[in-house]
Parts: sequence; structure tokens; C-alpha cells
Amino acid sequence: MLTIGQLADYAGVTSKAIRHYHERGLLPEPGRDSSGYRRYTAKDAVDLVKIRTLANAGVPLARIKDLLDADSDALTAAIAEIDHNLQDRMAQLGRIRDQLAQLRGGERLFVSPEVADYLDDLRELGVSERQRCLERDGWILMQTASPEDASLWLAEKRELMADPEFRVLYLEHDAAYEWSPSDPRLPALADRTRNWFAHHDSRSETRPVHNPAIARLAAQSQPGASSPAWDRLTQLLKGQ
Amino acid sequence: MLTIGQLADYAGVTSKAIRHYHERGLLPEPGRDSSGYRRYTAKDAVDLVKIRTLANAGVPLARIKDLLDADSDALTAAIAEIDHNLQDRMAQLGRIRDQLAQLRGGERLFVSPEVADYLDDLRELGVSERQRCLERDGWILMQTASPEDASLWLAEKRELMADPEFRVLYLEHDAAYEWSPSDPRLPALADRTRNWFAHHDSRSETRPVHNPAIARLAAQSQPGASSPAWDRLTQLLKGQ
DNA sequence: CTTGACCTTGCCCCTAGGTCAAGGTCCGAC
DNA sequence: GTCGGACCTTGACCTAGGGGCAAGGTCAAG
Repeated sequence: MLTIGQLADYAGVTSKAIRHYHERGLLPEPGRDSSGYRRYTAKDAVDLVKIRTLANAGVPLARIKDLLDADSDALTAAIAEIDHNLQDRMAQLGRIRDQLAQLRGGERLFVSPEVADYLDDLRELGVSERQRCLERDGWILMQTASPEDASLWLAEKRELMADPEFRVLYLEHDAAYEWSPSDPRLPALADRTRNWFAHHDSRSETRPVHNPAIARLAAQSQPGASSPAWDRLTQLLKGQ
Repeated sequence: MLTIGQLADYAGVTSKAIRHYHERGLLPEPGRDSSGYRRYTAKDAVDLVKIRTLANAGVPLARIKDLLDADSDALTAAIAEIDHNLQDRMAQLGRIRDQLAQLRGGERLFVSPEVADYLDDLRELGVSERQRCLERDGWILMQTASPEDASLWLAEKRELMADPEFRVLYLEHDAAYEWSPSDPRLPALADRTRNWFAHHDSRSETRPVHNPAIARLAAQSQPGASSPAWDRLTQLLKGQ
């Protein structure tokens, strides 16, 4: 006959846990000795090990209770299912490990794979880190607010970027971030931008987001996302 | 700018969880619009995905909070450690799957490997299922109460079982469970048992547990563990 | 103007126990 | 015989990571 502490050591649990199982009706309350101590039998030890095995497998105590009363077939089926869950869980842990690895340096976690590819292309083109951050945040907002629209816009933006002239304009806008607001290149850039859109405005009238300032618009809420030169550029584009 | 529900959908969590992270100081409270609704930026989305990635990896929220503020080196180290834990966890799940498989039919879960081997040997010898259950329960009690003594006793019991005469007696005691208490074989069996011990009592005087009734003694606490014939046998052995 | 879907705060509920408190008990040592 | 330390008893409160509900405010469409 065992005390609660001996039984707990045997099964590798605390006595508190055993009392918890009594409260939940998982393990029947054993008889008491003359001083009121619980006294356990080998059967209790066997039951407790079963309980722990199932609990370690992630089975909720309420379900373990049912399982202990269930017949052999039901138990076999339940164990098969639990084992399946364990396998799923292991596979899931593998995926979580991949995601965890991406947490260091990757941005693929935050956007759809298509957008991630697009951002990779931007890097290839020589777009600045800053600009890519703005783009990323813009796409996050768009994807979140309306995933299907974002997908359409991404296709159109890719079309734009396929045009070498547009790419030049885009890169120059990127570089202009650090210019002085009185830089003489700004009016010229504004002119060429307006000019380009005049020749390609079939869709851009209905969807004004497709100009190179898209990231600036999307990121306006973030402090420090613009610069004096960009503000001036926005004025020049809007003013005329 | 996103509402809490949009942000929640983006990250695959509930709005309640996001508020929970605000309360815990994991995610800063964003600004409110004119009607008091929270309004989120892309940065919040990025932070939330980081939080979820770490939380999915099993990192407690309190530690995630520290990690988000930590510098890059500390973060890298922490991620390495978390990844290690994940690997451990996966290996552990594999072990739990093994144990789960043993739950169907195996008794190896409940006793030490040595005792499990001994129980297997009993089956080979033709010992009944009932008797093996009694033995198992006896060994569980012994192991739990005093593992090192149990190990010694097991060695001695194995020595006894190495003697063909003892094995015959043991099997006959096993079979006697179902005899009638007035069966004429009982007194004869008691005689032969006493006789055997008279010739081999070098140790059994100090350790009376080593007679074939060991399981009966250990299992006395369990109702229905004895039978009329066994009770009679005990009387016969004790009486003279 | 209503309806349904959203948002707000606040409260209690869950699992699987851990921890602390305030005692009663057992056992070996002195 | 009694002392100390390790064990046992019950009970109450605490934790993480939210879920669910109440009671209301807001928004956009029909």
C-alpha cells in the first residue's frame, strides 16, 4: 500500500496532480488509513501511468476520463487518432521551425509569396532597402484590407515594372528621397513622370495608386516615411 | 489603416488575442479614430506576425515581450535556443508515440525493463494471465516502495525460477487457484512446498517473501485476488 | 430607419495544475 | 518522551492564453 507521495514518485508526477485527478474523477479516491492518509494499490499505479501517458500525448483530462471507461475497440480507435494527431503536431513543429528561421531577416512571413517574389525582384533592380520597406508595408496594408484587389494591383504593377522607362523613373524617385527639396532635378523628374503617365494612362486614371508614389501614399501614416524632396515632388505632381 | 478585425484576420488570430497582447504590453496600443476604434499600421501587422511566430513555437508571452525589445544578437541566440527546444519537443513526441503504442497490450510501461523481461519469461513458462497480473502488481508495489530491494528480490526470484523443481511447484500453485478447497491435491502440494523450502531455506528464512505465494501476499489488498483453494493452501502452509 | 456586422470595455470561465498557508502525522535520533 | 524534519490533509488563490458573453456604440447598405 502506497502513500500519495510514493505513488507520485513512481509515476513521475506531483501529489497535487494526483489529487487533481481525483477531483476530476479520473482516478478513484482510494481508501484512507487510520490517520486519513490516502492509501493506493498497484491498480492505481497502473491507472495513473495510463493517465500520464495519454496526458503527455496532449489528450485533455476530460477525454482521458471517457477513454478509461471505454471498451477496448473504442480505446484502440482513440489511440490511433491520438497518434495521428501527434504525427500532425510533429509535422507542424517542423513548419514552425521553418517560420522561426525566416524570422531572422526574411520578410516572406509578412506578405504573400507573390508579393515576396516582387520584393525580391525590387532588390535585384537595385531598389533601396528603405524603399522596399515602404513597399512591403504598403502591400501588407493592401493585402489586409482587400486581398483580391491587392493581387490585381500586383499584376498591374508587375506590368508597369516590365517597362524599362518606368523602371528608370521608379529608381529615380527612390533616389530622390535624399535630394534637397530645391534640387533642380526635381521639376524635371516631375515633368518626365507626368509625361510618362500621359502616354500610359489607360488604366491609371481609374487606379491612381499605380504611380511610383504608391508606397509613399500607403506609408503616409508612418512617421518619417517621407522626406522634404518627396514632399516637394508630390506638390509638383499635384500642383500642375 | 486597419481595424482590429482586419489585423486579426491578416495574422490569423482573434481580435481578443490582439487586445490580450495590448494588455500584456507585447503590442503597443495604436491610435484611435474619431469613434474610439483602434487603427493599426503595417508595422503592427509585422510585429503581430512576429509575436504569433514565437508564440506558436511555444515561447511564453512574457518572454516574447523581452525578445521584441532585445538587440539582434540576443534575438539570434534566443531563436537558436527556441529552435533547439522545438527539436527536443519533436524527439519527445516520438517517444510519447512509442509509449502510446505500448498502452495497447503492453505492461512494459508499468514496471522496470528487468521486471518486464521476467514477466515475459513467466508467459513462456505457461504461467496464467491472472497470475502474471498478480505478479505485475506485486512488483509495482515493491518497486515503488523500495526500488533497490525490488531489484535484489528480482535477482533472487530469478534464481529460484532457475530450479526446475521450483518451477513445477510455482505452476502448480498457479493451477491450484481454481481447484476446490477440498481437493485432495492441496495437502500434497502444501507438503511438497514445505519440503522444498526445508531443503533450500538458506535465504528464505530471512526473506519469507520468496515462496510462491509472493503474489498472493502482495495482492491481498485487491479484492478477488485469492480463491478458496488458495486460502486453504495458505492455512495448510501456515498451520503446520 | 432598420439591420447586420463591426467595434468598445468589463467580467467570468477554462485547463492543468503550482504555490502558499495552517495545521495533523510519522519516524528515527537524542 | 520528545524533537526535528519529512510527510500528509484541506482550502484558497495564481498562472497562461485566451473564449464567451453582456451591454452598449458605430458604420454602411438597403
